[in-house]
Amino acid sequence: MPRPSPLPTKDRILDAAEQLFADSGYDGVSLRQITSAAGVELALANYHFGPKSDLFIAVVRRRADELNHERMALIAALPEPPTIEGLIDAFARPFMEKSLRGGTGWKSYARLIAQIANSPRWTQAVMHTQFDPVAEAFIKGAKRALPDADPRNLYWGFHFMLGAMTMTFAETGRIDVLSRGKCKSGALDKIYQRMIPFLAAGFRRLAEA
Amino acid sequence: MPRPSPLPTKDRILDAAEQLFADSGYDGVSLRQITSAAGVELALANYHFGPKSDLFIAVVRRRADELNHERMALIAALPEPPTIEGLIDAFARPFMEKSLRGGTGWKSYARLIAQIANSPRWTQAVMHTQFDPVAEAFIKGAKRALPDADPRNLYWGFHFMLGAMTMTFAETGRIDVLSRGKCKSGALDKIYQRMIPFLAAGFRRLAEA
DNA sequence: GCCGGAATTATACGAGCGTTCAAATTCGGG
DNA sequence: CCCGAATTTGAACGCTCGTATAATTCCGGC
Repeated sequence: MPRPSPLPTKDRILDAAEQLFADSGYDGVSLRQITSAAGVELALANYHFGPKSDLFIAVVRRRADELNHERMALIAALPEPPTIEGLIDAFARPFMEKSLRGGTGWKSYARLIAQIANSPRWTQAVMHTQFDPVAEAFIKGAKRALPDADPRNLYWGFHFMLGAMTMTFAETGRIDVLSRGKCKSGALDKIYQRMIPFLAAGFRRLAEA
Repeated sequence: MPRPSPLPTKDRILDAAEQLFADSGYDGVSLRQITSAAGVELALANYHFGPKSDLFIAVVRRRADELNHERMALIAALPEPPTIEGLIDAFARPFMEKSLRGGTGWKSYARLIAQIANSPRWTQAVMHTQFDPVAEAFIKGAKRALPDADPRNLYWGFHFMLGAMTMTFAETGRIDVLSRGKCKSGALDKIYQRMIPFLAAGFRRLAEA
């Protein structure tokens, strides 16, 4: 039998699980589908990751660590005080770059995050434990960028930004159909140029109130 | 045996399905859970709605019809030309009012829509068929409110708005924890006052570019 | 070159799944 | 009052699920 696996078993399972979870959701995918797509035996999923829920969390954690590190570095490198545009860019750019140039794995990851962020079921176990530290760094930066704003408005601004970003990176294709092809979900760099000013203007408006 | 059912069987199934689908997603809920929560026999789900996927679509359609009707009426009642604030308000207010005063069913519906809108799986079968007509009415209004804007930017603005709105109405509670209680997801009317200016400022900024 | 732990294979278990259907029941109109 | 249609019941079908486990293979260190 040939050896078609350049990657270790754990990574092949994670890759297959990532894509399938992103396409069909946690309950819409079976361990048999995952291990079959990864080209390994069913029992190996349990052996390497334990129960299904732990595999799901492992899928999220893998790229979250990398993403958080880059976001933190960019936020830390901002001038003092930062502009709100620069802060939003520091938060959003790593995801945009990886989605555009990081391969299909990051595309799947973006769709996965969009589902998780909008589902109360995973908010606690995944969003809070994986992404809250960076979120707090963003809020601290926003307080320096817009020192006159009511801090509560910065939390809400962050929330609106997260909703717009997750849906954008998920690339559901809805706008493509709605605009009859005039807008393309996959042109993330073009969309990005519009998203940053859109969100920055929103933050500035909240800071006035 | 007492008769604890003031509602017809179909409505009891739809209500139970709505809440369970919203909490756990399409594949995370079984017809047995749904009929059990509704207090009816398993086979009645198939009898009244056909296969599970049709029941899911029926759940979405029920409130979508009511929502679309109200949104269309508010958009049609706007002055000519409308302001972008008024247009966003016409689009968002019906959902906000119903979520705030329409009972737990509308809260479940909001969480359900957030999942659907962010999942490519349902974008075609549900979002396009149920919500595209209102979306097109919004775009047409936006062209009159911001006649100098590149139409493509209005599509993207609509997309960013949808992301922020769906996540807000889903009330995942993430911001509550992140802000250590300073922000409350359930205070939709307070959030609404911030969301409309935030989004309107974003649209205006896109219209300048 | 063999020994021991890690990794992989093959198989099985009990439970729950969506769907179907015949029989029983309910109920409104002639 | 009763008949036929609509609704409800209860049971069963074939299938897939997550998990567990014993047996087997792989592989680096002595």
